[in-house]
Amino acid sequence: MARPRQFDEDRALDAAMRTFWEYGYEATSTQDLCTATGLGRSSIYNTFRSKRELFARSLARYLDTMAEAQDAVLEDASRPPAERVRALLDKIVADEFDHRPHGRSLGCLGVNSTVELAARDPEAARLLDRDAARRLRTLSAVIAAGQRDGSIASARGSDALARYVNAVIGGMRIAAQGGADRAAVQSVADTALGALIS
Amino acid sequence: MARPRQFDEDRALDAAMRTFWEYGYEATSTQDLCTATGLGRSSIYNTFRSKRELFARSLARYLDTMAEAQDAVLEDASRPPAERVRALLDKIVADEFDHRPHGRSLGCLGVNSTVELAARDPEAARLLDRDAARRLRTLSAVIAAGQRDGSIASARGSDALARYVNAVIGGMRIAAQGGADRAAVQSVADTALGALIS
DNA sequence: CAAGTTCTGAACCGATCAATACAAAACAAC
DNA sequence: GTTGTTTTGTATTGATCGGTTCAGAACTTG
Repeated sequence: MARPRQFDEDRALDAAMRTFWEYGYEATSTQDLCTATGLGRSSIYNTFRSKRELFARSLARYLDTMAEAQDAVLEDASRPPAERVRALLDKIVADEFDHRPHGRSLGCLGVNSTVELAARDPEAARLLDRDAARRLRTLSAVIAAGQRDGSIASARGSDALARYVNAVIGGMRIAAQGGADRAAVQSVADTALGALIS
Repeated sequence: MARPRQFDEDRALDAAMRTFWEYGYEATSTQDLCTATGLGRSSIYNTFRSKRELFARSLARYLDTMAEAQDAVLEDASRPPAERVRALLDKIVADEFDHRPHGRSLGCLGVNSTVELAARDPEAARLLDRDAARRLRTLSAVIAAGQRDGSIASARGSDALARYVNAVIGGMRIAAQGGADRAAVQSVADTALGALIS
């Protein structure tokens, strides 16, 4: 029995997330968040309590969305496991080179936040740890399946290979953010996959 | 015919560099820089003109120092080329896990700055581009030598393999910053090297 | 319509931001 | 020692930081 919100909380969260993604945590001011969301300061602080909590929710939302998309690719039963890993790497390339708001890759909010905050913000570190574990779990399972059906030839442990693929993905994102062109990043993906399948 | 500096400019620059390395550009205040260098504000602004220029010089110094160290490893004529690449990757692991000032890896100031600034600071982007080109040049030459002497078996182009190794290095640093343990990061290095030599 | 609750906008908080002004101190050259 | 220049510490600039306060508008409920 009170006045209802005039805005959609999820839409606001999404706008905030994109702002943190583009500028990072420190370089995003509360005024930037007001402008991006279209909300007043009161509405933001009333809803999200602080810049830090708004960031934590933005990051959690991003990681969840991305992990779901990754899982969808990796669990596509219509393809052999090795092809799913290839599709994942190709998706990273597409992510980095499509939809560039200002002609430059924004990279990955997970990677960006690892660099900016993991060492000094325990909650961010916790979210990132959980996300890494989740993605490694899916990746490892798919790679193990690929080793069983022969589409992945490497004899290394599937956990180690999963960490390897995950690290290469991070490296591809850094390369793209550093200005590497699409062919260069794609060739990193191709080379990395070669280590798995042959 | 005037009063000489009471401080060593290089030592001050080094202290500033370490501060930017640990906290990033945005999260480092000019007061932090005064404390770290032991200088007053006047001395800093008199010597380095602005926070931005001090950062640019810090980054340039870091990149130069690191690239020299990398070149030293890669151009060690006493080892076959493939072993030099292995030594480089092992050095990255050692860098990330030795000398951790607060129990966490600081990562690499080059990678950190790519994430934080490459998209929005043209001078930082220029320094990072030049550094990447330099490191890729050395890496590619060593890989090509390894392909000639047979220590590197991959038939891919040496430039593509150099970009690959460079991306893996970036991924290893992100993984370490994200909390991966030493064995995990070392296994990424081993797996990556496997793609080259076999 | 009246009562009760929540939301919203604007003004405002002390703190801190990067950067500057300025005068006194410190030194080199003569 | 005097002159001329630079450095240095302190005080201070206006702007912006993240966050709060508060009054009144807005809306649900009865």
